[in-house]
Amino acid sequence: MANLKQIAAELSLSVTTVSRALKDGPEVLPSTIARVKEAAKRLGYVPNHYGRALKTGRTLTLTAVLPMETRDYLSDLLKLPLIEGMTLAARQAGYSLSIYSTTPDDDPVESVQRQLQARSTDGLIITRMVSRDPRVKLLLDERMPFVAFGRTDLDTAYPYVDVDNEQIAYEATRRLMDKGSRRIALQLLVPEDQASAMRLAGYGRAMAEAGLPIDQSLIGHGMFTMESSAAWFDRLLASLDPPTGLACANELGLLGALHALGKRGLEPGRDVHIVTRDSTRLAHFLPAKIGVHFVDMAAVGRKLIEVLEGQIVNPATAVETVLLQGEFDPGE
Amino acid sequence: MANLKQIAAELSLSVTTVSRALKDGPEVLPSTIARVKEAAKRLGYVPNHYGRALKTGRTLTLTAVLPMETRDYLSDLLKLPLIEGMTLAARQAGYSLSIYSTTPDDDPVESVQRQLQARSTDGLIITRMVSRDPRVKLLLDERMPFVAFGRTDLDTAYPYVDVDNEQIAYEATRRLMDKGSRRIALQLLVPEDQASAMRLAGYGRAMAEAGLPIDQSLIGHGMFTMESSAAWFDRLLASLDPPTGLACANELGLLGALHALGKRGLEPGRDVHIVTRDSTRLAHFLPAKIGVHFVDMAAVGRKLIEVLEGQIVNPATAVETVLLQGEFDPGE
DNA sequence: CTTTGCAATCGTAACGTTACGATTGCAAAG
DNA sequence: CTTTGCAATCGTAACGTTACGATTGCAAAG
Repeated sequence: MANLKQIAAELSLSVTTVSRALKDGPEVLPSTIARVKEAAKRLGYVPNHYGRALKTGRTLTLTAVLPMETRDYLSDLLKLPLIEGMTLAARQAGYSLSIYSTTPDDDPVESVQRQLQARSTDGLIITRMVSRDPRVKLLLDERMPFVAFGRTDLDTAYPYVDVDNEQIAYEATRRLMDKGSRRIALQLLVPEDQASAMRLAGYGRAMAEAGLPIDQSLIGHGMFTMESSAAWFDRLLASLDPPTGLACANELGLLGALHALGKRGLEPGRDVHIVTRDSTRLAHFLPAKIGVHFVDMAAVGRKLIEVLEGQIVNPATAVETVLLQGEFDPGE
Repeated sequence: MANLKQIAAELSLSVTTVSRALKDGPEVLPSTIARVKEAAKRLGYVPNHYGRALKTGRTLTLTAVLPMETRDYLSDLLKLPLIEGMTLAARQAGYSLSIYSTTPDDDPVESVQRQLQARSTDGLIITRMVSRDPRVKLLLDERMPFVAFGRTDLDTAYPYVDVDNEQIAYEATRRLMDKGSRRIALQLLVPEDQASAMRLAGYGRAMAEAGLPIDQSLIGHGMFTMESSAAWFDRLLASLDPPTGLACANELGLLGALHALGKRGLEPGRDVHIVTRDSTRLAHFLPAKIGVHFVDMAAVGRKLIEVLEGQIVNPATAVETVLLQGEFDPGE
């Protein structure tokens, strides 16, 4: 493994000149730059991350803090395209991406503090934003570049990428009304989660516009797994005044609901109208008439890296925020 | 951010003694160790990864080289529990996990070479093993600790974790025969992939035992997406002598096949018997009678880290290999 | 012939850590 | 009183890199 010293010795130059030549320093004679680069290539020189990071403080590493649902069989499928988008974009931008997984037992603020103390990343990606998320102030105060997947209700501006959950839930509810549904059930994920709050707001807006009352018993929280979703929807179907429409939170929630319907011999599109969010194109392949809001999570991942890189390269720049729309397919 | 120097100044000790005290060096007076640790805690000392790595060569980072299917909508779902298992186990073992994503355009050997040159990881996890996989020799020669997810046909021993694909495919085929199927279709993923070769071998063994001929037209390669799987199975169903049994490669392949069946008004468990592999418990929730081999990919991820850590801590130790079984649920 | 200015290159120190050998100070042995 | 041995602590150098200021050498200006 060649280092700067070896290249310098090879060419009878100083380490300094070699270092500068490799980054096309204007003080170095062009012919010297060429000689250095040739020797570097010949000797298989690859810069040492750790020496560089120690000296400059830049680590060329980004870290995504991601919650993993260890308690359940499978967490939200959208994390896979999200990770794909992030890792590929990070690599393309010259960074490596480290994944810091957190369990439900971990305190989110503490996880961020740990990252700040370790000082081994150039920027953080945080997810699962909650109301008045304390991580935002912490990261801004410490001047650690970051980007959030999701928004929070704070006065301070901060960089984020988000999906327009309010609009998607609004549209979903409207579509279900168009099919004739009046009693519309709504699936939500983490209740404290900002995304759930936005979904609830969009649902509420559509219901209010139509002059329909909101029945709290039709709103399901914590639909993380197929099991919980199936059990919840089964309970609703068994009630005296069952729902005729359902807006699902994601693929797993959809599968759970379909399971509950199937058990009762009911059919989506006939007995209950369904609209779902989807990030895997899975809903298209189910043998059922379902409206689908496709949300491109790989694009979200790429955007997150793009915004984060902007923050790192130019921290003084205006805070960049991106809001992504869903793409609706009525499903026949 | 406190460093060793600041702790040393605080206590009027040398940096060396502080460094040793923090790792309970036997040369340091126990009372000094206590004082140092107290000061470290009080000043919020967190060791600097980069200084440490530069000096010792140990980076406390593991890298998983994972192929991402950028061309298609969604790659294999099993990667999500795999990533969950790996990241959580790595964190528990005191390592950070970096994900190096590769696209179908990347040369797998080159990806490994890049990791070797960068010297910024303590160990590598490689996947998608191919026949006579050249990466194994490369990594052994360079003495880079690694673990493979999957086996390859080489004389040299090397550390791996694998799922017993041969046995799972064998059992799947046998189960389908038990239901009365004679013409059994088999879904495979990457043809060059060792996992596909093993599945084919298990299928072949079951067919041979039953004295049944192998019809190459019933063997489908490259069933990565629901689309390709649906199109392939639809073609088979349209043929003169359609299959009466199907062994699916994974959840997506299953969904594609169900889609093809649904379009023709056929029913799984009645017209065609299906057994699938599953790593997400998704198959259990489909409204269809399907036999399911559950493969715990989170456990695979944890095992990979465990074996890799063993290689790093003691490279001289006997090569550790693990073979995980599937867990069958006949689905009624 | 000296001075100035500049292009090109060099040397040193430092980022934070640890390996290695050296030093200190004191009790026990002679 | 000196020597030996040892526990505890220290100092220096080095990992690979880059920032910063210094030096070299030469052409142009005076």
